[in-house]
Amino acid sequence: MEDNKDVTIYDIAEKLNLATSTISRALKDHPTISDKTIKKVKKVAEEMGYRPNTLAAGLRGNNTKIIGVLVSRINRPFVSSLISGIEETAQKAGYSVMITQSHDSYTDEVNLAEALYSSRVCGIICSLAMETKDVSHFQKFIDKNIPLVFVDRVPREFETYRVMIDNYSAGYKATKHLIEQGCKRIAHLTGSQHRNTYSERKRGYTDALIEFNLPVDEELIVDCTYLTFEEGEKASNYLFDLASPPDGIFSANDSAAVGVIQCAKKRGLKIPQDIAIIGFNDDPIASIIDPGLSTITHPSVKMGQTSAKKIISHLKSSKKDNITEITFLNTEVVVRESSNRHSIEK
Amino acid sequence: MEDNKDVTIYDIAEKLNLATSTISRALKDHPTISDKTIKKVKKVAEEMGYRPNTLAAGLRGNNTKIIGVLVSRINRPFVSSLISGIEETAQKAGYSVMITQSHDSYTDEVNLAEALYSSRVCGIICSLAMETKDVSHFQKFIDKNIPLVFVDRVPREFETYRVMIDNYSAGYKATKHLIEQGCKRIAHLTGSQHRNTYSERKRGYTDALIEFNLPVDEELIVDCTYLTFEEGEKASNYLFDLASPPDGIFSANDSAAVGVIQCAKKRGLKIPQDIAIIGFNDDPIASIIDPGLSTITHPSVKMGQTSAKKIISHLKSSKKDNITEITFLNTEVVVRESSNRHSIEK
DNA sequence: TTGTAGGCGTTATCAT
DNA sequence: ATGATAACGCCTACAA
Repeated sequence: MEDNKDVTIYDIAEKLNLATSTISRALKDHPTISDKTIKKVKKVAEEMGYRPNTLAAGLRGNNTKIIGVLVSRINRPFVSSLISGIEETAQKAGYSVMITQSHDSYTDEVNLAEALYSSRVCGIICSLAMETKDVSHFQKFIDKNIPLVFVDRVPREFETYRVMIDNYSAGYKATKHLIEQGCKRIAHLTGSQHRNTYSERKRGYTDALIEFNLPVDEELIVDCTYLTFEEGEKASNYLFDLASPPDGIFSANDSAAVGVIQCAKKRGLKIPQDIAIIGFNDDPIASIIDPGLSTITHPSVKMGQTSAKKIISHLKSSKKDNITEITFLNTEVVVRESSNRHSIEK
Repeated sequence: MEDNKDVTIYDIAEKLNLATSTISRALKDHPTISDKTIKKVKKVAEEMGYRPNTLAAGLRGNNTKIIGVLVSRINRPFVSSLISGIEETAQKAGYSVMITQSHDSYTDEVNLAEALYSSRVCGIICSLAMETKDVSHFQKFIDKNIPLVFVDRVPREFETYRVMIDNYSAGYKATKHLIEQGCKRIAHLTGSQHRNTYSERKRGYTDALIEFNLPVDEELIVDCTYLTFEEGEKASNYLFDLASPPDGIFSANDSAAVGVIQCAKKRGLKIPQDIAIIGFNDDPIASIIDPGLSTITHPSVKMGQTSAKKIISHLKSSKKDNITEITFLNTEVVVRESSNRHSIEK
């Protein structure tokens, strides 16, 4: 099994008695090449089975058309949709996507950033690992003017693109919704506090309570670090066992909220009458579980598309300035049975 | 904002008054380089902020260490877990992963295969688009001895690696399980028939019925092409409206099975007494929905890992033969409430 | 309109 | 133990 050598522009040039530069230009419809030549070249290239070597082109032009993506884990609904959006947009614009997952480990993230840099990605999109506090490992992208987009889990301060939702107002909206349903004691399941996604949601929660003259009770705020289904169950067991249990729960994600629902059902609590619940993300489960889980939409695909567009347009523009630009995408409250006390017809 | 030029081995060589070849070797701990030099080189490289250019290395060595992945869509539980497994294994072995999605379109698949080839991936892992019947667009990988792994949705015939589950026996097991629960009229929701994943599951279903002397009734077999939640609902509405409705349903995936459950619940049917249900994949929803959905495990992460390993070990081995190797991973029946008639304590 | 030539950063080969 | 050099495939000034 011989590895048939690749056909190169040199082979085509030889066959047609032309210079490699002519071939190179003909293949990209360069205006100074005659139509006749272009046609001829393309035909022969096709016949010979020529496939451009993007590596060589990248090396030469210092421009790879590869977008690097660095996320915590791929197999989560939000993240896989995010990536899907990135890939879709990239593909349309002729870019490739290289993905890596940090598994929420800071050291992995540092190494992967290095690896992506070594691959000479033309841009990088990152959603930070849970562990990450310091983001100086991304500085070299800035220095080299490689566009960097932080998405969703973004650092507090960094001179670059950020694509996110307004977590504060989303947290506020979620809480306000529960208040409007008549809840007086609202608990909150939150995630790791140094990730500002969660601290902002919590701030929105607190401010909504204050605004509506409800007390902020620390015993109703449960820190869940990863906000898994199990953590949701555990947290709600704790909450329901309190001397004065909550009548509403705002969970900072849907997985944990589903844990809450299951727990409440096991205990025979009526949803939403005894306990109204709202989650965050609008994962597929939210509309499938019974009762349907009210939640906040998290425009994952769109965030991916937007991030990719930022990279691409940055590369196209000639400005070579450092850019700090924050894009907020809209979120909405989706009301389903888990919190809808007004139409109790169910 | 000047784009600081990259530091190259040439820069290091100059600084240390050594040859580039020495630097190159020192950086990879080549045995013929003195320890002293190695240390010195590495130290200076570090100081100067040297980052290897894998593109250049790839061009030179004709070896990119990039695994190309071509799937239908990323944002599905099975696929995202598959990719996660691939990425994890690749990363450990020092490979990168480039992902693309065909959105189940044949022409996109063809173009993406081309694009991956142009990126000179060192191997490719593909789960075919629903539409794809002819796979000759993958021939060039074989010709060039670039390892190719088809995973899950594989072609019927092709001289290459295939990683899959035994869909026939899985379909058989699922059906047998329902029979053991006492079902006499078992319906089946199946997907596109030219994808042998589905035709095999169906064959297993049919054979199980035959083996247990149950009639195979064509009106109980519903073709759902994409097997979405909505298709599941629609199909079950049809089935429940039959003069002689089924008492068991085997859906070829979980999404559609969830549609069945919701539909049955809406109609006030008792699960599993009136209608026992089993799905396929063991998606996260299966354990979350109420009643829990019985299903067949589909070892997605492991399939990804296995596929990546096939690529990597092929590249390491020196055999240059064309290889036809089919790896079957095990599946299991997971019994949950949706089909468990024996312990009705719920 | 087409050709010439040099270089992108690395590594393998063949010296020294 | 280290050096010099060519080559990987492509692109782009510059020249003709």
